[in-house]
Amino acid sequence: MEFMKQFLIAKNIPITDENWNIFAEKNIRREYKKKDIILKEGEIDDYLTIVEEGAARLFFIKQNKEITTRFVFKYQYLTSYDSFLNRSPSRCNVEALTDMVLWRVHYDDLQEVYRTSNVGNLIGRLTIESIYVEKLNKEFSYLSESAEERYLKLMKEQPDLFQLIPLKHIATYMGITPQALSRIRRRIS
Amino acid sequence: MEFMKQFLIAKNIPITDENWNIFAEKNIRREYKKKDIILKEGEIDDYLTIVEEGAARLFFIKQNKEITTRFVFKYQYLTSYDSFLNRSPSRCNVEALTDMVLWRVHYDDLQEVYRTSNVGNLIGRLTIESIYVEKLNKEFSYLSESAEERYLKLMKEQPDLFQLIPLKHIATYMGITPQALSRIRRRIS
DNA sequence: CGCCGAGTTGAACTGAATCAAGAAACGTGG
DNA sequence: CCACGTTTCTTGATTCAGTTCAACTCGGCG
Repeated sequence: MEFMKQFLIAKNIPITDENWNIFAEKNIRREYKKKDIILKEGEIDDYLTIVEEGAARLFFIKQNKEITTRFVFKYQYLTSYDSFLNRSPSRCNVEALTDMVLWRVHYDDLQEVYRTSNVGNLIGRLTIESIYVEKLNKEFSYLSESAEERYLKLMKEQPDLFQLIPLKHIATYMGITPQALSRIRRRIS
Repeated sequence: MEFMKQFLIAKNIPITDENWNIFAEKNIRREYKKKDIILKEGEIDDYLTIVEEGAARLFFIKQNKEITTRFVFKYQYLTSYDSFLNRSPSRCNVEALTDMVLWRVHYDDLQEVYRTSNVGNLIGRLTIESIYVEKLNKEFSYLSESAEERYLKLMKEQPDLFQLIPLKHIATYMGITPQALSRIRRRIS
Protein backbone atom coordinates (compact mmCIF):
# COMPACT_ATOMS: atom_id res chain seq x y z
CA MET A 1 0.00 0.00 0.00
CA GLU A 2 3.02 2.28 0.04
CA PHE A 3 2.04 3.62 -3.39
CA MET A 4 -1.18 4.95 -1.91
CA LYS A 5 0.52 6.80 0.91
CA GLN A 6 2.75 8.51 -1.66
CA PHE A 7 -0.36 9.27 -3.62
CA LEU A 8 -2.06 10.98 -0.68
CA ILE A 9 1.05 12.94 0.21
CA ALA A 10 1.44 14.05 -3.41
CA LYS A 11 -2.13 15.31 -3.30
CA ASN A 12 -1.36 17.25 -0.17
CA ILE A 13 -3.76 15.22 1.89
CA PRO A 14 -2.87 15.46 5.57
CA ILE A 15 -2.45 12.12 7.27
CA THR A 16 -0.45 11.04 10.29
CA ASP A 17 1.66 7.87 10.26
CA GLU A 18 -0.46 6.42 13.02
CA ASN A 19 -3.72 7.01 11.16
CA TRP A 20 -2.23 5.72 7.98
CA ASN A 21 -1.20 2.49 9.66
CA ILE A 22 -4.70 1.96 11.01
CA PHE A 23 -5.97 1.96 7.45
CA ALA A 24 -3.05 0.32 5.67
CA GLU A 25 -2.86 -2.75 7.88
CA LYS A 26 -6.45 -3.66 7.01
CA ASN A 27 -5.61 -3.80 3.32
CA ILE A 28 -4.81 -7.13 1.74
CA ARG A 29 -2.94 -7.70 -1.49
CA ARG A 30 -4.57 -9.79 -4.17
CA GLU A 31 -3.62 -10.74 -7.73
CA TYR A 32 -5.81 -11.58 -10.70
CA LYS A 33 -5.12 -12.83 -14.20
CA LYS A 34 -6.44 -11.24 -17.37
CA LYS A 35 -10.10 -12.23 -18.02
CA ASP A 36 -10.68 -13.27 -14.39
CA ILE A 37 -14.10 -12.35 -13.07
CA ILE A 38 -13.34 -10.43 -9.89
CA LEU A 39 -16.99 -9.97 -8.94
CA LYS A 40 -20.09 -11.67 -10.34
CA GLU A 41 -23.51 -10.11 -10.72
CA GLY A 42 -25.66 -11.08 -7.73
CA GLU A 43 -22.76 -11.30 -5.29
CA ILE A 44 -22.29 -8.69 -2.61
CA ASP A 45 -19.08 -6.76 -3.04
CA ASP A 46 -17.37 -7.02 0.34
CA TYR A 47 -14.29 -5.02 -0.52
CA LEU A 48 -13.20 -1.49 -1.09
CA THR A 49 -10.58 -2.24 -3.71
CA ILE A 50 -7.85 -0.11 -5.22
CA VAL A 51 -5.80 -0.97 -8.31
CA GLU A 52 -2.02 -1.01 -7.98
CA GLU A 53 -1.40 -2.54 -11.41
CA GLY A 54 -3.59 -3.32 -14.40
CA ALA A 55 -7.05 -2.43 -15.63
CA ALA A 56 -10.58 -3.70 -15.26
CA ARG A 57 -14.12 -2.96 -16.33
CA LEU A 58 -17.55 -3.05 -14.72
CA PHE A 59 -20.40 -4.31 -16.86
CA PHE A 60 -23.93 -5.62 -16.59
CA ILE A 61 -25.93 -7.94 -18.82
CA LYS A 62 -28.87 -6.62 -20.80
CA GLN A 63 -30.62 -9.13 -23.06
CA ASN A 64 -27.54 -11.34 -23.28
CA LYS A 65 -25.36 -8.37 -24.15
CA GLU A 66 -22.67 -6.89 -21.98
CA ILE A 67 -22.96 -3.17 -21.24
CA THR A 68 -19.76 -1.69 -19.84
CA THR A 69 -20.33 1.15 -17.38
CA ARG A 70 -16.84 1.97 -16.15
CA PHE A 71 -13.17 1.33 -16.81
CA VAL A 72 -10.79 1.34 -13.87
CA PHE A 73 -7.03 1.87 -14.04
CA LYS A 74 -3.98 2.19 -11.84
CA TYR A 75 -4.60 3.94 -8.52
CA GLN A 76 -8.36 4.05 -8.97
CA TYR A 77 -11.02 2.30 -6.91
CA LEU A 78 -12.67 -0.73 -8.43
CA THR A 79 -15.57 -1.36 -6.10
CA SER A 80 -19.17 -2.03 -7.18
CA TYR A 81 -20.29 0.83 -4.96
CA ASP A 82 -24.01 0.37 -4.71
CA SER A 83 -23.45 -3.23 -3.70
CA PHE A 84 -20.68 -2.37 -1.26
CA LEU A 85 -22.50 0.55 0.39
CA ASN A 86 -25.99 -0.93 0.55
CA ARG A 87 -24.86 -4.49 1.20
CA SER A 88 -27.01 -5.55 -1.72
CA PRO A 89 -26.41 -7.94 -4.65
CA SER A 90 -24.28 -6.33 -7.34
CA ARG A 91 -25.92 -5.54 -10.66
CA CYS A 92 -22.45 -5.39 -12.17
CA ASN A 93 -19.76 -7.89 -12.97
CA VAL A 94 -16.13 -6.90 -12.60
CA GLU A 95 -13.64 -8.33 -15.08
CA ALA A 96 -9.85 -7.98 -15.25
CA LEU A 97 -8.78 -6.61 -18.62
CA THR A 98 -5.11 -7.33 -17.86
CA ASP A 99 -3.22 -9.11 -15.12
CA MET A 100 -3.83 -7.10 -11.98
CA VAL A 101 -2.53 -6.30 -8.52
CA LEU A 102 -5.20 -5.10 -6.12
CA TRP A 103 -5.37 -3.98 -2.51
CA ARG A 104 -8.62 -4.31 -0.65
CA VAL A 105 -10.23 -3.64 2.73
CA HIS A 106 -13.13 -5.76 3.88
CA TYR A 107 -16.37 -3.89 4.60
CA ASP A 108 -16.33 -4.85 8.29
CA ASP A 109 -12.72 -3.78 8.70
CA LEU A 110 -13.51 -0.49 7.03
CA GLN A 111 -16.34 0.16 9.49
CA GLU A 112 -13.80 -0.31 12.25
CA VAL A 113 -11.43 2.14 10.58
CA TYR A 114 -14.34 4.60 10.41
CA ARG A 115 -14.87 4.22 14.16
CA THR A 116 -11.26 4.35 15.31
CA SER A 117 -9.79 7.18 13.23
CA ASN A 118 -10.85 9.83 10.77
CA VAL A 119 -8.58 8.58 8.00
CA GLY A 120 -11.27 6.25 6.75
CA ASN A 121 -13.82 8.99 6.37
CA LEU A 122 -11.25 11.18 4.69
CA ILE A 123 -10.14 8.58 2.18
CA GLY A 124 -13.72 7.42 1.71
CA ARG A 125 -14.91 10.92 1.05
CA LEU A 126 -12.16 11.78 -1.42
CA THR A 127 -12.56 8.50 -3.26
CA ILE A 128 -16.25 8.78 -3.80
CA GLU A 129 -16.07 12.47 -4.58
CA SER A 130 -13.82 11.74 -7.50
CA ILE A 131 -15.85 8.88 -8.92
CA TYR A 132 -19.02 10.91 -8.51
CA VAL A 133 -17.54 13.73 -10.56
CA GLU A 134 -16.46 11.17 -13.15
CA LYS A 135 -20.05 9.93 -13.34
CA LEU A 136 -21.41 13.48 -13.59
CA ASN A 137 -19.09 14.15 -16.52
CA LYS A 138 -20.24 11.00 -18.24
CA GLU A 139 -23.89 11.87 -17.72
CA PHE A 140 -23.38 15.39 -18.99
CA SER A 141 -21.51 14.16 -22.03
CA TYR A 142 -24.20 11.58 -22.75
CA LEU A 143 -27.05 14.07 -22.52
CA SER A 144 -25.47 16.94 -24.40
CA GLU A 145 -23.29 15.45 -27.12
CA SER A 146 -23.84 13.14 -30.09
CA ALA A 147 -22.19 9.73 -30.17
CA GLU A 148 -19.69 11.07 -32.70
CA GLU A 149 -18.73 13.99 -30.47
CA ARG A 150 -18.34 11.67 -27.50
CA TYR A 151 -16.10 9.41 -29.54
CA LEU A 152 -13.82 12.27 -30.62
CA LYS A 153 -13.64 13.50 -27.04
CA LEU A 154 -12.75 10.06 -25.74
CA MET A 155 -10.05 9.71 -28.42
CA LYS A 156 -8.58 12.99 -27.31
CA GLU A 157 -8.90 12.60 -23.54
CA GLN A 158 -8.17 8.91 -23.12
CA PRO A 159 -6.32 7.69 -26.22
CA ASP A 160 -4.73 4.91 -24.14
CA LEU A 161 -8.18 3.34 -23.86
CA PHE A 162 -8.03 2.40 -27.52
CA GLN A 163 -4.71 0.59 -27.19
CA LEU A 164 -5.86 -1.52 -24.31
CA ILE A 165 -9.55 -2.19 -24.71
CA PRO A 166 -11.60 -3.87 -27.47
CA LEU A 167 -13.82 -1.46 -29.37
CA LYS A 168 -16.92 -3.43 -28.46
CA HIS A 169 -16.44 -2.52 -24.81
CA ILE A 170 -15.73 1.10 -25.63
CA ALA A 171 -18.91 1.15 -27.72
CA THR A 172 -21.18 -0.04 -24.93
CA TYR A 173 -19.37 2.26 -22.50
CA MET A 174 -20.31 5.12 -24.86
CA GLY A 175 -23.91 3.92 -24.81
CA ILE A 176 -24.02 2.58 -28.37
CA THR A 177 -23.63 -0.78 -30.10
CA PRO A 178 -20.30 -1.96 -31.56
CA GLN A 179 -21.85 -1.69 -35.04
CA ALA A 180 -22.74 1.95 -34.48
CA LEU A 181 -19.22 2.70 -33.26
CA SER A 182 -17.75 1.02 -36.31
CA ARG A 183 -19.85 3.24 -38.57
CA ILE A 184 -18.81 6.37 -36.68
CA ARG A 185 -15.15 5.43 -37.09
CA ARG A 186 -15.58 4.92 -40.81
CA ARG A 187 -17.40 8.23 -41.19
CA ILE A 188 -14.55 10.08 -39.46
CA SER A 189 -11.61 8.49 -41.25
CA MET B 1 -30.00 22.83 11.64
CA GLU B 2 -31.65 20.94 14.46
CA PHE B 3 -33.55 18.84 11.91
CA MET B 4 -30.27 17.53 10.58
CA LYS B 5 -28.98 16.45 13.95
CA GLN B 6 -32.20 14.49 14.47
CA PHE B 7 -31.70 13.06 11.03
CA LEU B 8 -28.21 11.80 11.83
CA ILE B 9 -29.29 10.38 15.17
CA ALA B 10 -32.21 8.61 13.51
CA LYS B 11 -29.77 7.06 11.05
CA ASN B 12 -27.65 5.87 13.93
CA ILE B 13 -24.73 8.02 12.91
CA PRO B 14 -22.43 8.63 15.87
CA ILE B 15 -21.68 12.24 16.55
CA THR B 16 -20.71 14.11 19.71
CA ASP B 17 -22.35 17.39 20.68
CA GLU B 18 -19.04 19.15 20.41
CA ASN B 19 -18.36 17.90 16.89
CA TRP B 20 -21.89 18.65 15.87
CA ASN B 21 -21.54 22.23 17.03
CA ILE B 22 -18.35 22.70 15.02
CA PHE B 23 -20.32 21.83 11.90
CA ALA B 24 -23.67 23.37 12.75
CA GLU B 25 -22.40 26.82 13.61
CA LYS B 26 -20.90 27.18 10.14
CA ASN B 27 -24.29 26.67 8.53
CA ILE B 28 -26.33 29.67 7.53
CA ARG B 29 -30.06 29.74 6.93
CA ARG B 30 -31.32 31.10 3.65
CA GLU B 31 -34.76 31.39 2.06
CA TYR B 32 -35.77 31.40 -1.59
CA LYS B 33 -39.02 31.98 -3.41
CA LYS B 34 -40.51 29.67 -6.01
CA LYS B 35 -38.82 30.18 -9.41
CA ASP B 36 -35.75 31.85 -7.91
CA ILE B 37 -32.50 30.90 -9.58
CA ILE B 38 -30.32 29.73 -6.70
CA LEU B 39 -27.26 29.13 -8.86
CA LYS B 40 -26.57 30.20 -12.43
CA GLU B 41 -24.57 28.28 -15.01
CA GLY B 42 -21.01 29.61 -15.06
CA GLU B 43 -20.96 30.60 -11.40
CA ILE B 44 -18.91 28.64 -8.90
CA ASP B 45 -21.08 26.97 -6.29
CA ASP B 46 -19.55 28.06 -3.00
CA TYR B 47 -21.94 26.22 -0.73
CA LEU B 48 -22.73 22.78 0.47
CA THR B 49 -26.47 23.25 0.78
CA ILE B 50 -29.14 21.13 2.42
CA VAL B 51 -32.88 21.54 1.97
CA GLU B 52 -35.01 22.00 5.09
CA GLU B 53 -38.19 22.87 3.22
CA GLY B 54 -39.22 22.81 -0.43
CA ALA B 55 -37.91 21.38 -3.68
CA ALA B 56 -35.54 22.37 -6.46
CA ARG B 57 -34.09 21.09 -9.68
CA LEU B 58 -30.72 21.18 -11.39
CA PHE B 59 -30.72 21.70 -15.13
CA PHE B 60 -28.45 22.70 -17.97
CA ILE B 61 -29.14 24.32 -21.32
CA LYS B 62 -28.69 22.35 -24.54
CA GLN B 63 -29.61 24.17 -27.75
CA ASN B 64 -31.89 26.58 -25.93
CA LYS B 65 -33.64 23.72 -24.19
CA GLU B 66 -33.52 22.96 -20.49
CA ILE B 67 -32.40 19.46 -19.53
CA THR B 68 -33.17 18.60 -15.91
CA THR B 69 -30.63 16.27 -14.32
CA ARG B 70 -31.78 16.06 -10.71
CA PHE B 71 -34.65 16.89 -8.38
CA VAL B 72 -33.85 17.69 -4.78
CA PHE B 73 -36.28 17.51 -1.86
CA LYS B 74 -36.45 17.91 1.89
CA TYR B 75 -33.33 16.81 3.77
CA GLN B 76 -31.31 16.26 0.60
CA TYR B 77 -28.23 18.11 -0.57
CA LEU B 78 -28.67 20.62 -3.37
CA THR B 79 -25.10 21.43 -4.33
CA SER B 80 -23.75 21.50 -7.91
CA TYR B 81 -21.07 19.06 -6.86
CA ASP B 82 -18.58 19.21 -9.69
CA SER B 83 -18.50 22.97 -9.37
CA PHE B 84 -18.26 22.87 -5.59
CA LEU B 85 -15.58 20.20 -5.41
CA ASN B 86 -13.42 21.35 -8.32
CA ARG B 87 -13.96 25.06 -7.76
CA SER B 88 -14.98 25.30 -11.40
CA PRO B 89 -17.85 27.10 -13.16
CA SER B 90 -21.11 25.21 -12.82
CA ARG B 91 -22.58 23.61 -15.93
CA CYS B 92 -25.90 23.49 -14.12
CA ASN B 93 -28.45 26.01 -13.02
CA VAL B 94 -30.34 25.47 -9.79
CA GLU B 95 -33.96 26.61 -9.62
CA ALA B 96 -36.41 26.61 -6.73
CA LEU B 97 -39.56 24.69 -7.64
CA THR B 98 -41.33 25.89 -4.49
CA ASP B 99 -40.58 28.36 -1.74
CA MET B 100 -37.56 26.97 0.08
CA VAL B 101 -35.63 27.00 3.32
CA LEU B 102 -31.96 26.06 2.92
CA TRP B 103 -28.97 25.67 5.18
CA ARG B 104 -25.51 26.07 3.71
CA VAL B 105 -21.84 25.93 4.65
CA HIS B 106 -19.34 27.96 2.66
CA TYR B 107 -16.57 25.96 0.96
CA ASP B 108 -13.85 27.64 3.02
CA ASP B 109 -15.68 27.03 6.28
CA LEU B 110 -16.15 23.40 5.33
CA GLN B 111 -12.41 22.99 4.74
CA GLU B 112 -11.92 24.25 8.25
CA VAL B 113 -14.44 21.76 9.60
CA TYR B 114 -12.53 19.02 7.74
CA ARG B 115 -9.36 20.11 9.50
CA THR B 116 -10.69 20.58 13.00
CA SER B 117 -12.95 17.57 13.48
CA ASN B 118 -13.95 14.35 11.77
CA VAL B 119 -17.64 15.24 11.57
CA GLY B 120 -17.14 17.00 8.25
CA ASN B 121 -15.57 14.00 6.59
CA LEU B 122 -18.27 11.77 8.01
CA ILE B 123 -21.16 13.93 6.84
CA GLY B 124 -19.39 14.63 3.56
CA ARG B 125 -18.82 10.96 2.91
CA LEU B 126 -22.37 9.90 3.75
CA THR B 127 -23.86 12.69 1.68
CA ILE B 128 -21.95 11.97 -1.44
CA GLU B 129 -22.30 8.21 -1.05
CA SER B 130 -26.04 8.56 -1.19
CA ILE B 131 -26.14 10.86 -4.20
CA TYR B 132 -23.64 8.66 -6.01
CA VAL B 133 -25.87 5.65 -5.54
CA GLU B 134 -28.81 7.72 -6.78
CA LYS B 135 -26.80 8.55 -9.91
CA LEU B 136 -25.82 4.91 -10.41
CA ASN B 137 -29.46 3.90 -10.24
CA LYS B 138 -30.38 6.52 -12.79
CA GLU B 139 -27.59 5.42 -15.13
CA PHE B 140 -28.56 1.78 -14.80
CA SER B 141 -32.20 2.57 -15.45
CA TYR B 142 -31.31 4.67 -18.47
CA LEU B 143 -29.09 2.03 -20.03
CA SER B 144 -31.26 -0.99 -19.39
CA GLU B 145 -34.87 0.13 -19.64
CA SER B 146 -37.06 1.73 -22.30
CA ALA B 147 -38.51 5.19 -21.75
CA GLU B 148 -41.88 3.59 -21.05
CA GLU B 149 -40.44 1.28 -18.40
CA ARG B 150 -38.62 4.18 -16.78
CA TYR B 151 -41.85 6.17 -16.70
CA LEU B 152 -43.79 3.39 -15.01
CA LYS B 153 -41.01 2.92 -12.47
CA LEU B 154 -40.93 6.63 -11.69
CA MET B 155 -44.72 6.67 -11.27
CA LYS B 156 -44.44 3.83 -8.81
CA GLU B 157 -41.36 4.94 -6.87
CA GLN B 158 -41.87 8.69 -6.78
CA PRO B 159 -45.55 9.42 -7.45
CA ASP B 160 -45.21 12.70 -5.53
CA LEU B 161 -43.00 13.97 -8.36
CA PHE B 162 -46.03 14.16 -10.61
CA GLN B 163 -48.02 16.28 -8.19
CA LEU B 164 -45.30 18.84 -7.78
CA ILE B 165 -43.38 19.07 -11.01
CA PRO B 166 -44.42 19.99 -14.58
CA LEU B 167 -44.25 17.05 -16.98
CA LYS B 168 -41.81 18.87 -19.23
CA HIS B 169 -39.18 18.74 -16.47
CA ILE B 170 -39.89 15.11 -15.71
CA ALA B 171 -39.52 14.35 -19.41
CA THR B 172 -36.05 15.85 -19.74
CA TYR B 173 -35.10 14.26 -16.43
CA MET B 174 -36.04 10.93 -18.00
CA GLY B 175 -33.89 11.75 -21.00
CA ILE B 176 -36.71 12.32 -23.51
CA THR B 177 -38.64 15.29 -24.93
CA PRO B 178 -41.96 16.44 -23.45
CA GLN B 179 -43.65 15.31 -26.66
CA ALA B 180 -42.32 11.79 -26.29
CA LEU B 181 -43.49 11.66 -22.67
CA SER B 182 -46.93 12.83 -23.70
CA ARG B 183 -47.16 9.98 -26.22
CA ILE B 184 -46.02 7.42 -23.65
CA ARG B 185 -48.71 8.61 -21.25
CA ARG B 186 -51.38 8.31 -23.90
CA ARG B 187 -50.22 4.84 -24.87
CA ILE B 188 -50.46 3.66 -21.27
CA SER B 189 -53.84 5.15 -20.33
C1' DC C 1 -61.26 39.09 -22.07
C1' DG C 2 -56.97 37.96 -23.99
C1' DC C 3 -52.54 36.11 -23.14
C1' DC C 4 -49.16 32.73 -22.06
C1' DG C 5 -47.16 28.52 -20.69
C1' DA C 6 -48.13 23.53 -20.41
C1' DG C 7 -49.66 19.72 -22.59
C1' DT C 8 -51.18 17.16 -26.67
C1' DT C 9 -51.28 15.57 -31.34
C1' DG C 10 -49.77 14.90 -36.22
C1' DA C 11 -46.34 14.18 -39.98
C1' DA C 12 -41.84 13.79 -41.51
C1' DC C 13 -37.30 12.71 -40.33
C1' DT C 14 -33.15 10.58 -38.18
C1' DG C 15 -29.69 8.27 -35.41
C1' DA C 16 -29.07 4.14 -33.74
C1' DA C 17 -30.73 -0.83 -32.95
C1' DT C 18 -31.28 -5.15 -34.88
C1' DC C 19 -30.42 -9.08 -37.72
C1' DA C 20 -27.39 -11.26 -40.67
C1' DA C 21 -23.27 -12.26 -43.06
C1' DG C 22 -18.51 -11.61 -44.35
C1' DA C 23 -13.52 -10.01 -43.39
C1' DA C 24 -9.77 -9.33 -40.36
C1' DA C 25 -7.15 -10.17 -36.22
C1' DC C 26 -5.88 -13.04 -32.52
C1' DG C 27 -4.13 -16.95 -29.83
C1' DT C 28 -3.40 -21.67 -29.11
C1' DG C 29 -1.83 -26.18 -30.00
C1' DG C 30 0.53 -29.06 -33.03
C1' DC D 1 5.94 -20.95 -37.36
C1' DC D 2 1.89 -22.27 -39.48
C1' DA D 3 -3.13 -23.80 -39.41
C1' DC D 4 -7.32 -23.56 -37.29
C1' DG D 5 -10.97 -21.94 -34.60
C1' DT D 6 -12.67 -18.09 -32.15
C1' DT D 7 -13.41 -13.50 -31.33
C1' DT D 8 -13.57 -8.83 -33.01
C1' DC D 9 -14.66 -5.70 -36.41
C1' DT D 10 -17.04 -4.24 -40.48
C1' DT D 11 -20.77 -3.68 -43.73
C1' DG D 12 -25.54 -3.90 -45.59
C1' DA D 13 -30.67 -3.83 -45.20
C1' DT D 14 -34.41 -3.05 -42.40
C1' DT D 15 -36.87 -1.39 -38.44
C1' DC D 16 -37.91 1.51 -34.63
C1' DA D 17 -37.93 4.76 -30.77
C1' DG D 18 -37.62 9.16 -30.22
C1' DT D 19 -36.69 14.03 -32.30
C1' DT D 20 -38.12 17.97 -34.63
C1' DC D 21 -41.25 21.28 -36.27
C1' DA D 22 -45.67 22.96 -36.29
C1' DA D 23 -50.34 23.52 -35.02
C1' DC D 24 -53.91 23.25 -31.73
C1' DT D 25 -56.29 22.81 -26.92
C1' DC D 26 -56.68 23.76 -22.30
C1' DG D 27 -56.40 26.17 -17.90
C1' DG D 28 -54.83 29.77 -15.06
C1' DC D 29 -54.03 34.58 -14.35
C1' DG D 30 -53.25 39.59 -15.03
